[in-house]
Amino acid sequence: MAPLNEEQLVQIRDERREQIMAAALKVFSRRGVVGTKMSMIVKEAGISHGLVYHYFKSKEELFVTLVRSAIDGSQDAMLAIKNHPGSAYDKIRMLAEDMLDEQGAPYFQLIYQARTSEGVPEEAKQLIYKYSMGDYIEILAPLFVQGQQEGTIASGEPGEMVASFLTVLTGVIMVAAVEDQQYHIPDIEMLLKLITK
Amino acid sequence: MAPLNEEQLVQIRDERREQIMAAALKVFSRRGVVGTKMSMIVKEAGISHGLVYHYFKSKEELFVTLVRSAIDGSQDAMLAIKNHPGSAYDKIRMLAEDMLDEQGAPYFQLIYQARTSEGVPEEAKQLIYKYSMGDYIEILAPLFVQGQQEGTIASGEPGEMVASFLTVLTGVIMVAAVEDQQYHIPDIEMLLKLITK
Amino acid sequence: MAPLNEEQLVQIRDERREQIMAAALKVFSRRGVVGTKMSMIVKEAGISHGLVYHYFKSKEELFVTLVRSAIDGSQDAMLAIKNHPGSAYDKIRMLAEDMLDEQGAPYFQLIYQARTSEGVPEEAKQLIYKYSMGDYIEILAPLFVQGQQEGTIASGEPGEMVASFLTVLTGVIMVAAVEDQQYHIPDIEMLLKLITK
Amino acid sequence: MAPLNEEQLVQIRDERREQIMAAALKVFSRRGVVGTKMSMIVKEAGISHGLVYHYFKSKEELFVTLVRSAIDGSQDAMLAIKNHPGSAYDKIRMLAEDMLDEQGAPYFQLIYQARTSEGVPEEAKQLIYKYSMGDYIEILAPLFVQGQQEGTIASGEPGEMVASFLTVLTGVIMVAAVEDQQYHIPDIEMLLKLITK
DNA sequence: GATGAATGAGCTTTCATTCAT
DNA sequence: TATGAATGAAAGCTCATTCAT
Repeated sequence: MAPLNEEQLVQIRDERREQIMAAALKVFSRRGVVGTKMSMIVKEAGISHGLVYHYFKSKEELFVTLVRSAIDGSQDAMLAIKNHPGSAYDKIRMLAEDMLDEQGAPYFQLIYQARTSEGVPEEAKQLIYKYSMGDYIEILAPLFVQGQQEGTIASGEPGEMVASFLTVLTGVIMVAAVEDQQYHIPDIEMLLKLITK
Repeated sequence: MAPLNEEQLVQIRDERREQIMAAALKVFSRRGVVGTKMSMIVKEAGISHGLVYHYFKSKEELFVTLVRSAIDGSQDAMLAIKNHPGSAYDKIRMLAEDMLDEQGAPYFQLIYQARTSEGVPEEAKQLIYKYSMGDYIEILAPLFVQGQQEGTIASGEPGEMVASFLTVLTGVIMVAAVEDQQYHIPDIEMLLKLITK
Repeated sequence: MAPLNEEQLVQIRDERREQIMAAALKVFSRRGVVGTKMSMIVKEAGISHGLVYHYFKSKEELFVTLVRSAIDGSQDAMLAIKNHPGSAYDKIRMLAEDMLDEQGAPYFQLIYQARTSEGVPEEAKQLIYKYSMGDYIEILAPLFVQGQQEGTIASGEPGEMVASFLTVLTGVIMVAAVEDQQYHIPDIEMLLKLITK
Repeated sequence: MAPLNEEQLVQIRDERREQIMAAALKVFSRRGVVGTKMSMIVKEAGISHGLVYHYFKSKEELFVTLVRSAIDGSQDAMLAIKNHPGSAYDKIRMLAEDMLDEQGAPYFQLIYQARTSEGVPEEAKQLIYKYSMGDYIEILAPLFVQGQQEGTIASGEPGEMVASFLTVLTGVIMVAAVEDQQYHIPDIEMLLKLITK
């Protein structure tokens, strides 16, 4: 007799929104904006076409929302690293691991897709330009300096080293996204050789 | 106006074909198959829509042709490396340089796109599966073994090292393709640290 | 909470029905059938989407119900005029006033929309064809004749005059429905000049 | 052998554009923006869906283009009237005739639709607000004053009379657009009684 | 060989309608 | 009775491909 109460509705809405975003992240991160058809997201989420538009105004808005959330997520991850105990080397290693694992990878893939794709709205590009890579460098550079002082990180201009390291990590993540036996993801130890003495 | 003779026609045909392929390579390598519109290729090549279809049956065929040519090109490059004088380390370095430079990069990007993209015809996937990465490993593995014996390459299972190294190189190439200031391409010296002692 | 008794339920039902019809009339009369979205009616009525379908089978049925009610209303108005004391001219003037005022206008707009719109079900078209304009002419024609005899109405074929007059009135009502400063509704005196000596 | 030359292409493009605009005017003016489906325009013009988008970016842009052209056309018509010899009464009569005839009517219907419809972009609304009715009043008001001096036009505030007269004409045009036997378009003589002594 | 107007399959998006609560 | 999340048919729009010239 009674309709659902406010609390239940909010819960349903949140769940559904998460469900759609999770499905969309999965598809977008692999295929990019143009390569992703709404039907793929819809199928992945197990819902109808129309429902996506109940929660997101357009494919574009859905993508931008994901990018924004990816940036937020990566910033949280970085704060966690910063406050974590351990040597500079440990922290850098931890960050690299976070980037490469199943949780982190899609976000970096998404950011890469955002930079690559045609259909990406300027808004998303701006967001990425301002927040994504820049923040990483800002946090990592001091860690690199510290590592150099601690004798674990190779000498060299820290900013450049960080940028190079992130570029390699991003590249590996992108390639790793391809479900293909032939690309082999290097382990952390190997990747860390890039920046250690 | 005198009609063109046979030879001239053949020449025009070949030139046009090259022109279209060059344009298509440029676009496909950055945007992938779905991300590339025929109009982009047409604009890049400075020709009409119709003309592409005089030379290639479809967008798909054009892409497959490029993949085939990319594979041929990379095989040539590898033979050149093989026959080049110098230490194993020198050869590996040279190969890495070739992959990363303006000439080589588009081919690897294309192969990556072929693996990634949805719209890629099975034919192209087969081609790549058989020839591309496998060949590299086949040639590089002995070089890695030799390098280990010469004391320049780090110890470890050679096949795995080669695959990892190629994965990193491919990743860097893909990321480098994005026209974006923030991704910073590491120099060869840094990348070689991945596999050296 | 005590359950509502039969009488209360009936009352709620009637009120809700009226509420929906009033909202629908407001929107349909301005925007027509295709131009009206259920969400507009729902918003105007301040109820939920689902509730409309408790009272009306479809958007179509809701519209037809309104048309029927409009016709009923206009017939009542005409009987009132007929039985009203006064000269033919007075009666005609009164009718014109009734048509133009806030009460009457929506009905005429609705009838106009029914004639215009694509999405109008055949049933509504039939209703209108049979009852709406014809009735007016049937009642007004004798009044015009009487007015001509009384020397207030200009000479001319009465049927045609009535039809022309009604066309003008309908047109003015339709244009007046547009919330726009630039359309200026003429006053009754001016409009009556169309048919007076 | 040779492709079409520039001149021929321009001609084809112009013709096609006109053809689409004529078809769209016909449909839009009767049905409004929402009521008009692209398939209707396409069918009326006898072309394919895609072709419309070769010439107009969207349904919206097509509509705005028509509105703009309607405004231009009506301004031309008014200049012609202004420069025409004859009494003020003659000129007003001529303008009214122009508005009502088959040529002029669709334009006024279009402008009416633009004011009514939901889907009309702000751009079109602005255009109309600035140019359409205002211009008419600007030109007609002096004619009314002149007519009052010449003793043909009834006394009264000229601006208001003009606005009222135009409202009636627009209303008649809208109603006349309905293909319905029951609405009867009054003749010019009758309509002019609205404003004459 | 070369052009670009024209086509139409397929994708994105809207909105009347349904249904679990 | 009342709600609004969910559905899906149909509309708008894109783009690979064709074809008259």
